[in-house]
Amino acid sequence: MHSPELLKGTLQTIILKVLKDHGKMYGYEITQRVKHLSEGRISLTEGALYPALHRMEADGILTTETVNIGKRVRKYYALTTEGKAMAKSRVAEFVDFIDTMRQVLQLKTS
Amino acid sequence: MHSPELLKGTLQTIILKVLKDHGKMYGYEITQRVKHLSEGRISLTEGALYPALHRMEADGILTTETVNIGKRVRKYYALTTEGKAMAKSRVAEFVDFIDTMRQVLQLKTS
DNA sequence: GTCTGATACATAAAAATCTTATGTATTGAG
DNA sequence: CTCAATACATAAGATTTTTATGTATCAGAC
Repeated sequence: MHSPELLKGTLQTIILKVLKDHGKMYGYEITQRVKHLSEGRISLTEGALYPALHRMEADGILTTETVNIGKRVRKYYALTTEGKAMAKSRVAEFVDFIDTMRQVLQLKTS
Repeated sequence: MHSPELLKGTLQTIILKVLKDHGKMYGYEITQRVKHLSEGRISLTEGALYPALHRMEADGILTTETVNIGKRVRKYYALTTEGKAMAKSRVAEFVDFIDTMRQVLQLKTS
């Protein structure tokens, strides 16, 4: 991503939406999914991702399930009912945000 | 604005674009212009705006001109050559960002 | 067999930016 | 004359992100 500062504030929205669409996922998987969806343009850093996931869990948006794969540990995250509702509203907010910014920056409606 | 955290990282882009389109402007005028363009959805706060303008001036993106209107002081900001180029590239970056986010969030191409 | 890159988690210090609060002062409307 | 709007500014605190570091497993190349 050329301008990482634009990404600020979108991390939660991305996590919510990806989890909503793909169900139960673990942290590393989320980074790969986002990298794939963005065709390499967005690389979530671990230092931002894990604290965000922990915060969301503490806020009741996510639940976790730890699974042992061989000797390796994976922590799966899934949305709670509240989290699913939040995914919906956050995405809607983002769409509104884009529309507003399009007006302010006078971009083509394309 | 419903979700102020989405605005993070877009302040400079907004300032650059508004100044590019409207030429010389003063701080308060920028807040009013943005409020108008966004139909009331974006209210730049002074605590964010003025430090941002000062930073941009220090970075050589803007030049200032202080004008006395009666007993009141107005500080006009204008883009330097560098600033104009930056306005262009930042807006382009934002358009890219929107496209990428649309893919990640799987939004309609509308 | 061992080295490297990918997988997989985590935290902490530092940087950056924004919100909220506060301060000063002018001007116009009622 | 008082209040809302105009006009600037800074500082403390909150929040989030980057950067750096740490631990450990696993697969494939050599």
